[in-house]
Amino acid sequence: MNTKLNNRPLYEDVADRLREQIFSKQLPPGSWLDEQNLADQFGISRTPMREAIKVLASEGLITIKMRRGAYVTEVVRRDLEQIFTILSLLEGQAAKEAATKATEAELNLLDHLHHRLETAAADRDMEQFFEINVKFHELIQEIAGNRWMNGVIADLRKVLKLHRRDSLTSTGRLQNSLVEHREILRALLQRDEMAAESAMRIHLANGLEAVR
Amino acid sequence: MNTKLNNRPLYEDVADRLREQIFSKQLPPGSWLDEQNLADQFGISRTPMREAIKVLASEGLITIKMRRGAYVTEVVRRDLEQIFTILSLLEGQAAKEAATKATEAELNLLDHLHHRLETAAADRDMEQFFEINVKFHELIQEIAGNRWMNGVIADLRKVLKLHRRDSLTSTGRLQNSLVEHREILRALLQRDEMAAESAMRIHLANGLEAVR
DNA sequence: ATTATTTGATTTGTCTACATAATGTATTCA
DNA sequence: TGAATACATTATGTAGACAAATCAAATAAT
Repeated sequence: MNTKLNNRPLYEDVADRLREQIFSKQLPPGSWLDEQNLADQFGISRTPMREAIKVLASEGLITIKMRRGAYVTEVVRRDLEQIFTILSLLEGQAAKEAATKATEAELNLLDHLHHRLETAAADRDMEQFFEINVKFHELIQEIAGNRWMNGVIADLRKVLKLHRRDSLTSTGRLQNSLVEHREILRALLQRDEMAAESAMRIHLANGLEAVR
Repeated sequence: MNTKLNNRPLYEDVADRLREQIFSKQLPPGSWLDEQNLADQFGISRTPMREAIKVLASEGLITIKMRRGAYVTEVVRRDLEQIFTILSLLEGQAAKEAATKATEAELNLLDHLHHRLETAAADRDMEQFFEINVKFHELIQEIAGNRWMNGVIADLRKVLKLHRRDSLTSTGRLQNSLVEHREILRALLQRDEMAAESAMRIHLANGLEAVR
């Protein structure tokens, strides 16, 4: 029945699948999650479904109302502004720390990633662009090495994806985004803490502008 | 059977009680959580207990290992440093925003709270001191009004409480802490954004110094 | 004597069933 | 005809049982 490759608990797989359905707008913001229905659809019982729902709730993707079930969170502009404020601070700090902590090898990796980003942009390959963009940001965070910070950022980024026009998806911003990335990379390669922090903050501030 | 006039789901109450047991070191860091045993102890079944455990896991208080159960998170110095870094940034931002957003009434409330803090300190009433201290910080966050930020801060503060000598509990720091609070309040009353942010950051940076 | 293997006990992961609360509908009475 | 109350339906919250996996101990083999 299940082709289950269990090195992970079932509810985590279910959480991933649920997340995808939410991001793909198959379950649009505001919609109600029918536990039984979803469980049947996934071929499981309500128990792991409920656990998965709780995981997404803790990430902020879902809002649970007492005795009234779970609903996909609706992200309004106010939320975007608040989340970007946090991301700007945290990712700025990550860039700042990465500037001093990065090994030469890691800087090379960043440089390489950026080149691929330029290529993807030149090719108008949006899918690639978004994917590499995420990796670039994640690598900086990894270099900074603040486990708790990275967790917070990851959660907030997921919430951003609930919004129709999330900043990363905003095509018009591609060129500007690229320029900003160049500046971030430049600062990191020069190990200029302040410039790296500043460039990252500007990058995210512009990201917010793009979505509203 | 149950004397429950519960307008809350059971697992939330259980989560609260579990949290208390963890903070009181009745369940010390690193210890294993026996689901069945705890459920019996609370007079409930394993289902809500498991849900409560998941809640605490999402807060970072508990670490779940696949097929090996749940363990109280062990907070080491590295974690403290990382968490304080985040708190410093976020609470600094909260103070900054509060400086401009606060109404006169709210500033009065802050002033009043601080006076009570001074009194508690003079009386050497530690319990009161800690309680009011928390309220002071929370009020600033409430004034800043960033829902997502407040959630992050609340979670991280909980994790800090896992550590034996958490900064707020460090008695030797009482006088210094008071001085720092005075400076934060002064900046807020003068609606000096930068000074408020700076004072809050310094306050938290010193908090970190105190615990290590 | 030390290492490998197998068996048994314990515990987690999952399922099914029941209890309870909330929502919507129908019936009755004013 | 409209409103209020009782009833039925539906979905969530909780319990308890079953299955699978891990850990520990005892036995076997080298």
